[in-house]
Amino acid sequence: MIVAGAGSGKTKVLTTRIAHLMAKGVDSFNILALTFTNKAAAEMKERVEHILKSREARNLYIGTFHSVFARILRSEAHRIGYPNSFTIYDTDDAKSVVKAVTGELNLDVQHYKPNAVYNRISGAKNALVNAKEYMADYGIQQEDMRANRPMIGHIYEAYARRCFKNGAMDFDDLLFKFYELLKHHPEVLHKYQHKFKYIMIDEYQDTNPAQYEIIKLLGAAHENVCVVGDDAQSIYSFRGATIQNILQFQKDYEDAHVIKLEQNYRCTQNILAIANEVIKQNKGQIPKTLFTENETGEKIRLVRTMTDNDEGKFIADAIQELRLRNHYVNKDFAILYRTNAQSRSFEESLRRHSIPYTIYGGISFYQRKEIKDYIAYLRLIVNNQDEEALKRIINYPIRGIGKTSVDRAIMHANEQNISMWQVLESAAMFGFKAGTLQSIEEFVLMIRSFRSMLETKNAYDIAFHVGKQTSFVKELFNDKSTEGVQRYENVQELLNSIKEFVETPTDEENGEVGDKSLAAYLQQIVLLTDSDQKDPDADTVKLMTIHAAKGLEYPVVFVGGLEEGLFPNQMALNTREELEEERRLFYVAVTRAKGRLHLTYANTRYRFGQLVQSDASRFISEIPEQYVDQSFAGGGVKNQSASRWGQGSAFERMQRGFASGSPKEPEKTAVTSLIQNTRPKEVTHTASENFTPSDPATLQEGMRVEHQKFGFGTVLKLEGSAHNPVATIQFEQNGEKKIMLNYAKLMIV
DNA sequence: TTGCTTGACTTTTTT
DNA sequence: AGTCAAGCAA
Repeated sequence: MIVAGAGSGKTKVLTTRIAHLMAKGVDSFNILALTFTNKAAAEMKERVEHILKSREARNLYIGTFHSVFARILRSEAHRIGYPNSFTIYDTDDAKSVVKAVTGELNLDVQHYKPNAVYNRISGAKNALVNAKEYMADYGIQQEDMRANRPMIGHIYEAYARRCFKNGAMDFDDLLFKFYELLKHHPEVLHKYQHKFKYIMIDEYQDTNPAQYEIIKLLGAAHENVCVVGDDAQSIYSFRGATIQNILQFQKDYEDAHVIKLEQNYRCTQNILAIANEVIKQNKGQIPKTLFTENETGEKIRLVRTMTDNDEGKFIADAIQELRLRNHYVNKDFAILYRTNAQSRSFEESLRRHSIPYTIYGGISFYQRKEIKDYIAYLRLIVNNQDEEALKRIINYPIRGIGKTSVDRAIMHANEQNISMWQVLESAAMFGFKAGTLQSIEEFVLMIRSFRSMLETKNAYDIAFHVGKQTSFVKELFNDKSTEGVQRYENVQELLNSIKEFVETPTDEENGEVGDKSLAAYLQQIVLLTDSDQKDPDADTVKLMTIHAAKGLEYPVVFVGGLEEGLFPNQMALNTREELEEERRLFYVAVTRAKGRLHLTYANTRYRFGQLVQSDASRFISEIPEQYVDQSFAGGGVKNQSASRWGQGSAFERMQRGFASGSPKEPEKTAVTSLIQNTRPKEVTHTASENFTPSDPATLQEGMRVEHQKFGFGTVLKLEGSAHNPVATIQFEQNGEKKIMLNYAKLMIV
């Protein structure tokens, strides 16, 4: 176990060890290295290759826990009842399933919020607790009772059953199911124990119990496990990571060597000093003091601004000035923050200053609607049990299979205990209306025809064909609004990425060589993160959350939003443990800086669309003044937390009023009621005595028609799909209106 | 069944 | 502020 402080060269140690093992003759097939991001994995692979100057490194199993296990599950999943081409649900899919089964259990979705329930389930899985155990566990049940949500266990069970039925695993399942596979299939365990004779794990402080148990199983045969971690940088406990894994390590592996790396090669003395000072406030740490032989460096700059926009402006100004005076380039700068929502003000100010930037995190490429829709088609083709994908596209583009029909299909599926797809395949047996039935049959035929390509065509050909055959890509193309053009470009980019996937030669030669199937592609992309797709060397200022910045370093770092309630975050002020994790987060943020560090905070900031006032973060007051340059902007450290408006001022009372979310009573003032009444009044028309509706199919552009309510008019345009024809009519009394011909009654005059 | 309006809700961090 | 789902008119 290597306990390595920030900037002490963890990754270098790991890569060197791998290279060393291989130089000593260890077969690269026998080495497994697990990281937390694909990016870290790619980097490690590259570095090993660089050291060895050979392509031998390509046989290494280096990847994230999730991607490595997913890959193994791709060839072993059938043993635990899953199709090998199982779908991986991302968080959105998973929450959607939670919501669906909650509803089916007749529980109130308002009360059993999918988000909260999903987090609960996720937590259980990360602790290797299955639904049955969840319901039987007294402690867990007490917790749920106290939260007044006693039925979460049942939701968990239904959720797990549904995922299984859909042939789908969520992120946590990739660990949980892999664990179960090893646990219950000795021959599989044996196989991988002997394959992975050397196991290495980066960022060990962020592993959860599931990962821990898996490693214990895999490593049991050879007991050659090398972990690298830093308890002071443990920042993922919210997803089940526990520091216990580090503390427990020596007990589990009796002859484990512990090596401490305490020299920092990254930061200036000043930066390291404040990092050490702040982290000292935490009680639950392995005591160690990082030192550095680097120069003293500049003092830390602490800046207070009036508003969040001013904060953004200050940073943009500072970047401009530092670039000019010190010959920094854009990529030397990083702006770090606690929450993704903070990126907006920085983004705006950088754009105003024409400083190129890259934002990491937020909505990733694959989460965009048009991409998810496209991918849903591909998912359904590969795995037609995938109900989430099916629901997403069954009526996109609109083909007249609406909510009622979908609900009915789901009901039948549940009743018959078959998949929704199977219901659609034999739709004739379930009494759909004739029109709907025809639409369903056409849909089923189309998906089947796509599916028949799976055997013979590669991922790109299939995807291209799908785009051509369905009209939704054409729809995107025809949308010439800015967003529409962007969406179309995104779809093109998706196709490019598939093409690239197909054409890149596979690195591994582990029996899965050249797995260019659609299933392989789909399983790969869902595990990609934003950081994996963006080029870190591009000459742009980088914006990201502190979590995303872990493992990275920049010559100049700005940490924004150092305010009580934001950082430390309001949600993390309940227990000492939570607060200490926030402090570790601050530690991580600070130690990203090599040369210069700026800490900024704003007096007021918009949150939730409302102006809130906040005090300086407590972390600021934990920094000894000697390291801080306060002359910069904004003013001194002392008394900054005191309100500028004084206690009980009108402003403060106003703030409290807003903040406490006083019940909104939309008083109808004269003005609002006036506005509401400005809608053009329809001129009522009494239908002619001989009014008899004509067949809408006979309608032609330019015809004169009568509408029962709107009166006489001329047909300007006929549009809409065959299922839902729409006519634009210029009425003599009521102006231009769009009329749905399926419902409105028109008489041709 | 569809498309628009309204109101509710959001923000912690991520594989 | 911005997104999303439920509710309602056509």
